[in-house]
Amino acid sequence: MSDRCVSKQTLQRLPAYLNYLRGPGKGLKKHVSATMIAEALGLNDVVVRKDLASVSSSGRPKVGYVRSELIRELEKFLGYDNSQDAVLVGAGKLGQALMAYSGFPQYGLNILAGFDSDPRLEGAEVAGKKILAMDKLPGLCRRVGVHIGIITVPGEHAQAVCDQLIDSGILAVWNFANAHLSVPEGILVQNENMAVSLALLSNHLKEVFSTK
Amino acid sequence: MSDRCVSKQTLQRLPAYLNYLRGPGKGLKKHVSATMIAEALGLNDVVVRKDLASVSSSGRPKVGYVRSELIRELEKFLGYDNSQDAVLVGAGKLGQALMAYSGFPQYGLNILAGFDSDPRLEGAEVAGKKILAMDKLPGLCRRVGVHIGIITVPGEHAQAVCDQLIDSGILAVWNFANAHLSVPEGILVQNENMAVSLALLSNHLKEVFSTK
DNA sequence: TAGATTGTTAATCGATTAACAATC
DNA sequence: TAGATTGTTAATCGATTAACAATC
Repeated sequence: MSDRCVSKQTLQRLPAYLNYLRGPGKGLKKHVSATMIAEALGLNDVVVRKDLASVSSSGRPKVGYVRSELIRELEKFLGYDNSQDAVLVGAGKLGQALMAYSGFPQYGLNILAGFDSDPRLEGAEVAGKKILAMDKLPGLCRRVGVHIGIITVPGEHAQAVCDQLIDSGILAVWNFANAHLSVPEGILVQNENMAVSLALLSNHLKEVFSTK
Repeated sequence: MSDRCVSKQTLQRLPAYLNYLRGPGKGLKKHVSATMIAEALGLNDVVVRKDLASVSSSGRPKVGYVRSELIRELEKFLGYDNSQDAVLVGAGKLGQALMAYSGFPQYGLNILAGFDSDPRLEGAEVAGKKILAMDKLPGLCRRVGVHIGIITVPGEHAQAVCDQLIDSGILAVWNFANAHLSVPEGILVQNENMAVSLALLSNHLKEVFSTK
């Protein structure tokens, strides 16, 4: 494997490049240059070039990259090409919205089923996906070999759910709950933390108004 | 104002501190130390101390911080204490889930109304909030003085919606669409980008399995 | 050949960490 | 006084940027 160890910053920018490359077909030239991408996304061109170098080796001086080739390389690197199974715990409004979201398959995520402790939800279906009782969780995860768990329960239950997921063999947790999760070494917690985003928004407004 | 210019990294950690401080009431001592927080959250204690120093001046050697005081200072700094109005564009599944989410008020966000171009949604209500036609957007924003816009439309429409929001006086955009948004100087775009999160999750799993 | 573009090596910048002084 | 803790100043580390060499 040549594609190991990319910095987190780089990894966060790669999806934006892919997005741009896939983007509006107008002016679909066969080749793209790092400079073009950088300009469109408001980044430094050397950053883009360096990022792309860690993903692709198809860039050629004077020519640039072949768009379609670069797209494929990015998709492969980001794991969008082979789907990963996931389970979701907490089938409330947000959970159901995620279960129904049709965009995940194209990012290589396949939510197998939802789980909820509320017996009234048991057996219900969202977008063709079953909502199951919590006691079914370990069995399914083990059997199918699921490694991604999505947490959309209220904050106060998040840690308990997280522990159950890890007991069931989950290696990466996507946490939508507003709680800090403690996990053993080797488990990744990716926080989709609304509170952080809101803090950044609010801080921006504060700055805008304080300099006026 | 003493509380200007905190680094982005710091700003992203502050909500986690607040969360921890508010957290499970067990062992609610009156005082907390930076070391305690750092340990609980898996951070370096100097980082925590430095972050807190930029928000609070109530830390006392040997004693630490008064928990309740620190909570109030963090809430104030993060703008969670005085609510900001927001509009949401794109009242699909995700949009409705956000409109219905009851946790936002405690983070100082108040979604006034949803907007959608689909006439069938016009007039509908979600959690007591109206869904309105797009042509009502500028009027409402101007009249009430809304500065935050939330975008939950499909990626291909995101830029057009973003432009409309900015025309309506929006200064900060919370973007859930999978699209890069170009905005004029002085406007903040905060991306809640699922694609980025998924890339990080997938990369983690790749690393786990490649080192085995 | 000349120009555009890639990719690499060195310089700069900012954030984190380490060491230490101040203080209750 | 001694110990714990804050907060500051200096050292380290990593990422970004700048300069340049390689190449089609």
